[in-house]
Amino acid sequence: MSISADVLRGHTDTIILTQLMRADNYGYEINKNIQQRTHGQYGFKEATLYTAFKRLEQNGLITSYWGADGPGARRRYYAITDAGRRQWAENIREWEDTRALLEALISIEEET
Amino acid sequence: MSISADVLRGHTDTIILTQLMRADNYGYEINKNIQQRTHGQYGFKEATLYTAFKRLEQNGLITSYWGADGPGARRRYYAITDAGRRQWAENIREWEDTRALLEALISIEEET
DNA sequence: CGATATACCTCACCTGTCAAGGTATATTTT
DNA sequence: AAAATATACCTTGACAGGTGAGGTATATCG
Repeated sequence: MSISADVLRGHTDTIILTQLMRADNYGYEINKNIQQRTHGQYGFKEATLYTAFKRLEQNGLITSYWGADGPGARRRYYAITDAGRRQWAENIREWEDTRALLEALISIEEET
Repeated sequence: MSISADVLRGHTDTIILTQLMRADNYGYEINKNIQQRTHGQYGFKEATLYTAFKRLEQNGLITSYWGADGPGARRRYYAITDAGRRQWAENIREWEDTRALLEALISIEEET
């Protein structure tokens, strides 16, 4: 992964919630989707991923259940809750604000 | 400050380097500039700011010297080094990549 | 049967943020 | 002149998120 995760820190939860907005899914598959979306440029470390699931569930933003086995081991599926959807929307809004701020702060243009 | 610093974490150094690209400056003034640029929406906590200066200096990206006193206490001025300029440019490039990645990851559009 | 892919989980460590506290000087107000 | 305020810098301890390293278990493929 060429992108330093430090800069994506703080967006982990939003990225996972985004995946779950589409449909319930399990960790391994979610991470593969992310890798596909970024053409292999980014993916979560396993520890990061499962830590995030735990945090999100404790905060009531997702729920989990054991799903049907696939070709590998058992899968724990995650579903986004209403609170999760609300949090996602707020995170997106905050990201837009933050992005504008950041671009103002790392631009070398003169302020008027 | 309405913006959570967690989301800007990892950009602190770049923000400071950006300020020093214009001219040498000291901590208190740098932070005031940042607050002005963001219309009071963002500013570093002092501990964060001085921790960052220390880190940047240890990494050879800035140097420091005691400057002429102003209306208040003594001021420690910081100057960006060549290595700092190079790092700044790389951080900007990385930010552009990261931003594109992030927007792909928090968008609910279908991937093609 | 061994290798590989799938799938989940935990712990210890590191780094960056920040509340809280401290020091010192210059100006303004009372 | 004393008190309050603004300027200016610094450190420490606690906390949160990311991650390397390690572990467990199942199914498939050669």
